[in-house]
Amino acid sequence: MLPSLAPNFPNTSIMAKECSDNSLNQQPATPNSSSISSASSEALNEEQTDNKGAADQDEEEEHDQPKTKKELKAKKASQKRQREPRFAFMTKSEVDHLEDGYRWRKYGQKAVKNSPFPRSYYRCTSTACNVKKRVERSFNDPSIVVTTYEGQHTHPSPLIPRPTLTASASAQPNISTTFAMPSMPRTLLSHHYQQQLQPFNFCNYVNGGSPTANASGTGFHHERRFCTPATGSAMLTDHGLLQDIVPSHMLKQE
DNA sequence: CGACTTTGACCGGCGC
DNA sequence: GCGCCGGTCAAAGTCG
Repeated sequence: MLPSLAPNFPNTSIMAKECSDNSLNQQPATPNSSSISSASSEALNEEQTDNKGAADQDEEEEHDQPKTKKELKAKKASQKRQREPRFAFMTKSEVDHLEDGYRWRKYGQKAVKNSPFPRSYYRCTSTACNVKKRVERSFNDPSIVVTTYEGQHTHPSPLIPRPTLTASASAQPNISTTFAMPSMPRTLLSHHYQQQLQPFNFCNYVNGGSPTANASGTGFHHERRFCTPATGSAMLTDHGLLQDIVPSHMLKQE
């Protein structure tokens, strides 16, 4: 299951938005219901989606096996409907796809409604690892890249921390390394990454400065700018993927 | 030639 | 039922 994030990031109550697709598939998308989900919701989510998916499939499979490619695809899709919890992070960066130690293959790109910036879909290239991530730019602050991870890596990072990350963080003035690999147990992170990575919580926003380690040595130094976890959910409005993690005032500047 | 990206098509969920 | 939208697929193209 998911690594417990809280112990890894002791300085924030919730380190990343974990969003269940239940909010997409089973619950009315009221702003309040999109609230902060907790780790405990994961089991529930899976159970619910399992049951739903199983019921659907049983009904279909009892009649006949899928024959065409399309049918197969549909069946596969329905099986895949259950999804991992997601974690979103914000990175102030000029480049969309940031090096995080894993190899990703882009499998899609879509225009996002109400946003001039497209959303890119990536999948971990490692076989048997179905971690996905979505990358999009914040509508209101194009310098901010919102990265949403879904799933958990079943393998250690294939890449050693490369100078590119260091370089991108230090040599490129417009990058503040605030991204993180939430599904990666911190034990798998190199010290370098632990220093550099910084998870974004929709209630925590890194104020564009250069990454600095805090006194406790966790490497996480951020400002709480938007809200507290307790009030954050109420502030969220429906903005698609961004609603999961981006404070409403960033999405809608009026 | 393999790995990766691009991009149009397709599908399912959801609101009206 | 219909249309919109998010997510995914897969063929074609690109790159090293």
